[in-house]
Amino acid sequence: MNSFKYELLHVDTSTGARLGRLHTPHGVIDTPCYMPVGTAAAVKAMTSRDMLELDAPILLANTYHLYLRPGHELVSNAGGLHRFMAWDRPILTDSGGFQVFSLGDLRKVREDGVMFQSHIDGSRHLFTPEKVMEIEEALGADIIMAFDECSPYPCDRERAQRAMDRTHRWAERCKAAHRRSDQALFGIVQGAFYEDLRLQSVKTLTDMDFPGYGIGGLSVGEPKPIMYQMLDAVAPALPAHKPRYLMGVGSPDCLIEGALRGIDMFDCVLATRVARNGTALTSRGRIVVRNAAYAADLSPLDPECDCYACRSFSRAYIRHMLNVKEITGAHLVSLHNLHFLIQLMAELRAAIANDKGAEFRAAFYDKYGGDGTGRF
RNA sequence: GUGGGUAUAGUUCAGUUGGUUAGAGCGCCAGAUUGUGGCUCUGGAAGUCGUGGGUUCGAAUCCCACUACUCACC
Repeated sequence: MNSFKYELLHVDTSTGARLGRLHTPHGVIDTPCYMPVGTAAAVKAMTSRDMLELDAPILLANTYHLYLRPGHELVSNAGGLHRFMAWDRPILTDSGGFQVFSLGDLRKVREDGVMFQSHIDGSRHLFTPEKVMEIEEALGADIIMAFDECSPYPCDRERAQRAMDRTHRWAERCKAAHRRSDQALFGIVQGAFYEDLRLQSVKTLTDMDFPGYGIGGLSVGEPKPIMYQMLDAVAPALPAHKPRYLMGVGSPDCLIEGALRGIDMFDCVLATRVARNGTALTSRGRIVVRNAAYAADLSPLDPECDCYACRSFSRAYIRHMLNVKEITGAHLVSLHNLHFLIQLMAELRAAIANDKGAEFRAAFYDKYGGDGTGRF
């Protein structure tokens, strides 16, 4: 069976943003969408029930982390990731390419794969495209990512080309090794910050005909305009009838900028990571709830938000929770931030459907602050 | 009441044979965080060294008195 399908419903006449629908074995996802990250089979500080109430359309999990702990075989024996984490909606697993990339000195990239040492106990492991496919099949997500080599920023052309070529060879091997027809395997576009390499990557991967394409190697520390420039080059070159996934992005403004450039899927740890450290994303910009300015502020995190945290609790209460290090503090801000991004995408989809993408962007910056070039 | 001990940042404590601008943890204040090696990381403010006197070129440090706290014994 192959129940994976992407439907392109509408293209915003004002910007080129796409409205779509992604069909998976575990349900339908409206795009563009933000996918919360649950690295170790849980969105940090949240339960699957919370994520359902937030109406998260799909969750991410991570191959590298689940392979090391608790092991993909255990997850498989537990009935697969969906059952293990009690989440019936779609799941996407990242291949571990990025994690291995961020291991730094603990890894050695070779042609057959990546030799690396566990960040937990120093034990040695080899990730090959075939091994990664074995793990991702055992985990059983609806969408799985090919094993790629992410290059850093900045990156000289020769190194970028080498990583990209290897990513292509590995993509081929992932495709050949992939058996489960109920999982969609996405290829990943690389090429660092060279437009011609990016276009070459798109060509090579689309010739292999994947059901969807990740855009990797962005949001690795480069200025936003450079990332947007890459998207402007890559997105139009990708096939219209396949979903595009901008990996690791992002902040509210980046989600909008990406979607208006034709991106359909995003994932990012930012919302939950900053939440745990006391920062809320709101319609009027970021607020560091932890700051003394909110000690006696009885208003909600975001006056325009209707999430559980904003309906029920004041900034003063949430700041207090964070201050005394109650788990509830991290939970409430995470809940709000996730709701904010999920809601933002729902509103953005409505705007795209009405050809008002450009207006939506302007209205967003008007309240949130910034113009898309600075931080957040 | 008698004898001993202690007194240094908001707090718990370092502080060498007396030597230049008295330090640390926690707390406080602020910043960072983009396919999570993160309850993490970076920075900042903050002290009349209990009070008063003395010795000395120089005292948180040595001496005296006082005060507070504390322990033991009456």
